[in-house]
Order: sequence, then C-alpha cells, then structure tokens
Amino acid sequence: MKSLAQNYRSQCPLSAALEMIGDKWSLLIVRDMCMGKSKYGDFQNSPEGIPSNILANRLRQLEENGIIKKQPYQTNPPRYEYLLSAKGADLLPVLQQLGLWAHRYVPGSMPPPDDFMAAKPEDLLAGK
Amino acid sequence: MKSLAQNYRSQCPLSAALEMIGDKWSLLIVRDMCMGKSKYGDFQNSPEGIPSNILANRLRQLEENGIIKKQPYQTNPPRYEYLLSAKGADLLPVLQQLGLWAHRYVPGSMPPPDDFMAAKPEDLLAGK
DNA sequence: TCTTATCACTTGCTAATTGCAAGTGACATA
DNA sequence: TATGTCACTTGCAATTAGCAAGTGATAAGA
Repeated sequence: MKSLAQNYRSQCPLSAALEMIGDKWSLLIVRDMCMGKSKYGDFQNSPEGIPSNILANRLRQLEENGIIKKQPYQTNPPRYEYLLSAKGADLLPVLQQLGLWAHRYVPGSMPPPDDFMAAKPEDLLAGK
Repeated sequence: MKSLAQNYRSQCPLSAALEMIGDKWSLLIVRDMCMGKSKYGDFQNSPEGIPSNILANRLRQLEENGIIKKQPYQTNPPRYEYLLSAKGADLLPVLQQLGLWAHRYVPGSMPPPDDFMAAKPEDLLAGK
C-alpha cells in the first residue's frame, strides 16, 4: 500500500483516489461487498459479468491498496473470502452519492436499494 | 448521450456511472471545472499532466454523456470553453466525498481546499 | 509582407491493459 | 477411479493509454 503522497502523480487527494479505484470495475466489487458478498464466485456472478482475470487482478489491487482483506474461511479445501477494511467501508458514502447521481441522470436505471442507502460504513465491518 | 438503462452493462446506477466516468482522468477534469477552470490549456496545465490526446478524448466523452458543454467564447480566432451542465455540477458531492476519503487514507495528501468543500452544485453553473 | 508565436487540438507509433476462452490445481463426492 | 466444483491462471487478440511530434487557424512583431 502506498504511504506517501509522493508516490502519486500529484498531491491532490482526488487524483490519488483515482489512481487506486479509477476504473470500470473496482468500485463494483466494493459495491458487492457493501451488499454482503465476499466470495470470488459471488463477484463473478454479478450481472455486469466481470472477466475472471480482471476480477483476480482487481482483488489483488484492492488488497494492495488496503481497501479489502483476504481471509481464509475454511481449510479443506483452502478457501478465502474478501472483506472490507475500514478504508474500504468508508467508500460507502462515495458509492451512495454516485448511485444517487446516476439514478437521477440515467433514465431507466434502478434506484439504489434502500438497505444500501441506509447503511453506514461501520455496519459493513463485522456482523453485516 | 445514452438514454436507456439497456445501453449499459446492467441496470445498476453505479455501474452506469462507472461506464461514464470510470477512469483515471474524467473526474480530474470535472474537478478542475469545479475549481473554475474552463479552457483546454487550463486542464492541460494541471499538475497530473494529462496527455493531450487523452484530454481531447475525455472532453468529447464528457460532452457526449451530457456532463459538460462546449461553448464558443470568442470568434477570432474561434475558441471554445467547457462548462459543467447540471448533470456535471451534481457530481460535486461525489468528488467531495471522494476527496475526503482519500485525504483521510492517503498519508501526505493535501486536504480538499475549503472553497471546494464549501461549494454547492448550483454555485458551479453560471457566475462562478 | 514575412516570420514567429500561440492555442487547441490531431496523428503516428509503441506499450500496457482489457476481455474472451480455455486451462489448471486442490480438494470433495460418487 | 471418475467426475465435479471453486478459485483462480494463461494465451492471445483487440482496445486503450501515453509519449512525442505535427497541424491549422489566427495574432502579433520585424
């Protein structure tokens, strides 16, 4: 995980944020995790159809950036699940605003689900 | 500008939003416009150093998506400036949240400027 | 008038990233 | 032993990114 502003193309926080999550897929994975998904297969089954190699790559990047954590949830066979860190959970307000925006301006798009809009970052950490 | 949810990869508003602005540069241009910049050269001079061909491409996409409008501001020589539409101005809350998030989690990043955080979408439309 | 400059792009080209499809390894179950 | 599942990985073609240089319209200066 990058630790100094120097590693980024500028000192602007927005710019740094976009270097971490500025693509078409990363925030979709975070969205899924906000909705309680945690397994590789869960993410793969989302309606947008993320390609498997992209998913694996994004999970790695999100972990490197400290947004998610990979944890074993069984040993036989060894399986891992992905959970939001505090940093990742705190992206929720961003996603909520972005979801509202898109719903307002994309005719025909679904409204963000009530439970998604009602959630708070701290809800996403332990018991969900 | 896409007008039906069908044109997007899913009906999720977040997903549609990311198809429009999910890259490393688009929101940086919107940020600059929120700060009062409007000319091609202004965007080019931002510290992140966007390549010229990418800038031209993103301005085109942002216009196609109805986020910005291209307007002539002089005729000799013909010159254009780029202004936020209501749709674009309403991205401000998203940028504010994302700026706060990054400032909180990227050590050494600047805090979002006070005037940026104090602004409201309606401030960005006419007189700025 | 001729030259130089500026602004807002565009073009060419290489490198990196994306995305589809198929394959792999560890283990469970029949 | 045979088949299946899950979580990836690999190969490869196609798209996109990014650097550097070029272009066209016009202004300003010699």
